[in-house]
Amino acid sequence: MELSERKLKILKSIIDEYIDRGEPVGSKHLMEYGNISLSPATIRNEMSDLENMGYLDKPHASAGRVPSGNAYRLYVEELMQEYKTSSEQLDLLSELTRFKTEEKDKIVEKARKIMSKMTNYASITVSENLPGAVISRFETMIIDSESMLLVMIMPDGRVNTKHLSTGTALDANDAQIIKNALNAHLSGRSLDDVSLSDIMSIEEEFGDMKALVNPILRIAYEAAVGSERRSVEVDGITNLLSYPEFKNVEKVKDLLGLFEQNGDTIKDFLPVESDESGLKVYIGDEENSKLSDTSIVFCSLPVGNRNTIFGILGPKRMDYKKATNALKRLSQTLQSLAKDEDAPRAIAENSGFSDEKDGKTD
Amino acid sequence: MELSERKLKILKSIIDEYIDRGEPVGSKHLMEYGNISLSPATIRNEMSDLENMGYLDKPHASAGRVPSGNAYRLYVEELMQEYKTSSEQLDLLSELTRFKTEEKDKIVEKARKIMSKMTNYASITVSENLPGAVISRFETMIIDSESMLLVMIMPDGRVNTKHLSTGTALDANDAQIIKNALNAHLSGRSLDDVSLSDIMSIEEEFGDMKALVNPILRIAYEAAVGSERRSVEVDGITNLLSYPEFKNVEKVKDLLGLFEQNGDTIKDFLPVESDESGLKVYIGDEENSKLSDTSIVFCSLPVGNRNTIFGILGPKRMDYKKATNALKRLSQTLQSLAKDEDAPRAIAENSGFSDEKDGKTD
DNA sequence: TTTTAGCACTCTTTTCAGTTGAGTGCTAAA
DNA sequence: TTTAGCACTCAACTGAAAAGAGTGCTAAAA
Repeated sequence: MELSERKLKILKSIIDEYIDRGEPVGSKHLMEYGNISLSPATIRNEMSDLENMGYLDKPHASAGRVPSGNAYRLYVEELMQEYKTSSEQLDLLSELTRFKTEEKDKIVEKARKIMSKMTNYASITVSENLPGAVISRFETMIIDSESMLLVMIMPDGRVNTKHLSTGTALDANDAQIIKNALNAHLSGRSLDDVSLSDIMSIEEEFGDMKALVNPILRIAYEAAVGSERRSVEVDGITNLLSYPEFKNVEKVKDLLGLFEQNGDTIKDFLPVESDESGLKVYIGDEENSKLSDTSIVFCSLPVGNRNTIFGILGPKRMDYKKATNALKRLSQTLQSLAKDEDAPRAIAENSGFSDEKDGKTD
Repeated sequence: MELSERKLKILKSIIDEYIDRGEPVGSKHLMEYGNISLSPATIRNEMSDLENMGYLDKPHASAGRVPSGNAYRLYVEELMQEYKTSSEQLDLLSELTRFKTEEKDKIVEKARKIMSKMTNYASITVSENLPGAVISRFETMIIDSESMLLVMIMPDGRVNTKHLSTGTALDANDAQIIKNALNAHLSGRSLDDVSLSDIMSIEEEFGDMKALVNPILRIAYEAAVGSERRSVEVDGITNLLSYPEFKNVEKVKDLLGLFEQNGDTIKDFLPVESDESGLKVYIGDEENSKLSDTSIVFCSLPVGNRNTIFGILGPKRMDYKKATNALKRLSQTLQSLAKDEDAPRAIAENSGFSDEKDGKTD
């Protein structure tokens, strides 16, 4: 059977209505509120066809229809309209721009919070070291007689600092020696192929300073590649609690449970090649009970020396146009921040994106 | 009426049972499982007395009894037994010790996560600048041609770093000038009395460098006292979702809502003088509907140049002995970390605390 | 005087049978 | 091809009845 113009219109109306109200959509309701000028009976016939074609489901015989996974997929890819970015949302994005000059490390965190605020859904970020990231050099700075600051610098100017206490006296000379040793062995190396044993082999160069140098090297290793190889963070769970889909606490628990581990589970649902930057949409899938009623709009971007997946997480009937728009805007903002490092105050909303939608809708 | 030995025993049994099962405790149940060798009728008489004395409540006529706020208070202060720290809990604490040499800034975060894991409740930390905290000095480090690292050092050795991009060329000389200006005006000053206009007045010293120096000064201000004047963080909300008290999503929302603002609301419930270090217990209070079914065990400790409230947050019928024990251990561990800065590997469980319970129970 | 058995009473929770109402599918007429 | 009409389905609601857990009181037992 063909998906006629009329069928598409009806399907889109059903999805819009369902996203809006969260309750199965009936033929009569669609006629009244869905802007379809056909009798309920005709609509019913079309709905029945759409059900047979796999685009609609029926919770039970006397309920209305609910969009299927396929329907959402079609909706996201072809049916949905543009979303007009609101001025509140633009304000949020410009907060991110303002962040530029501050600590780069916090950009991901800030972006995550902005995603939640822009959409009223939850947000997730998954950061991992970029496969090819290279260490540019190390610097040290004496803080006091027993501690120093170790700074690892990446070619893109991103820095990683660790403040470490040695427990033994430390002078500028020691710091210099350590810095030189680290630079001699590690600068130019890729983060991926620095191993702990690698680092420990540096220790051998130090005769009577071994005891001093050992903990420092361990921490240098941490700074370079260590515990934060992958970090998964979630924000805005509160937002989800407002949706009836999550009124059952078990669902929320299941969902949160997915993020508590090292992120392997959630990465399975966010399939991205490290070099592609487009938006993707994961649509809740019955086969994975824990995410069966959850959708995730996500994309992947390099931020500093790490690759980060940004995701917006909502019920399956989430407002996809709002979510995809928000993420697209965010990603543009982040990219322009990364690119125009020398144009300090480029604000997202008027910097001529190649996004043809803006002209029409803003 | 007197609180006889027998009444106390019955009251304690009721509280223990209620904490354990979460359901009103009846006279017959208490006889069978509460280790009371009296007939239900006798127990009923005592319960009736305890109700009149304000220690027990009745949800309705044909339900069992539930402890009142007064009862929990008495329980926490006099009735409850010692809790034996488990080996898993000790392991968690030792993770904190291992953190010592790493970034001090992350100790609070780590401690918060440990509180959740030790108790299976939620945890909260509220950090604020210590009233008297003083800036020791500033340092700068050139990262690349357009960015530098600004480091603020406190007398206790704690550091605060900001990586800032200027958007204009920057050399070691500029960095030196900025550093000197900041040190001349701000070192020795208390964080409290540094104001933005204060900082901006420094700008006047710079003639043609004004434009360069302005954003840097703003960020220096941020680094010193800015946005992080108070930070409120919560962890382990998932844990709470397992308790029937929080099966109603509205309750969870209410609770989370308390932390989303700047923390003023939650600070009202955590009354601590900045210089006292003992444990306190907030016991859910009917008058504050949002916290009516929530208790918080908390204490306040200086960590670096900030004062931090550590709290364990659970249902009103939380396992107070477990929670108070966990927090006590944690606070001891943190204090010993702060004190024995020069004894690198002091592990909590065998370093001779002045806590008489350890001998008996571990 | 204290403890306990017995029993009527209270109030929530569960169960079950109607009843309602939204929505469907099918048929036949427009 | 569209639509009106109608029988049918099924979740959701309603209200009454039954069950169950626990109490308070009284009077007997210890």
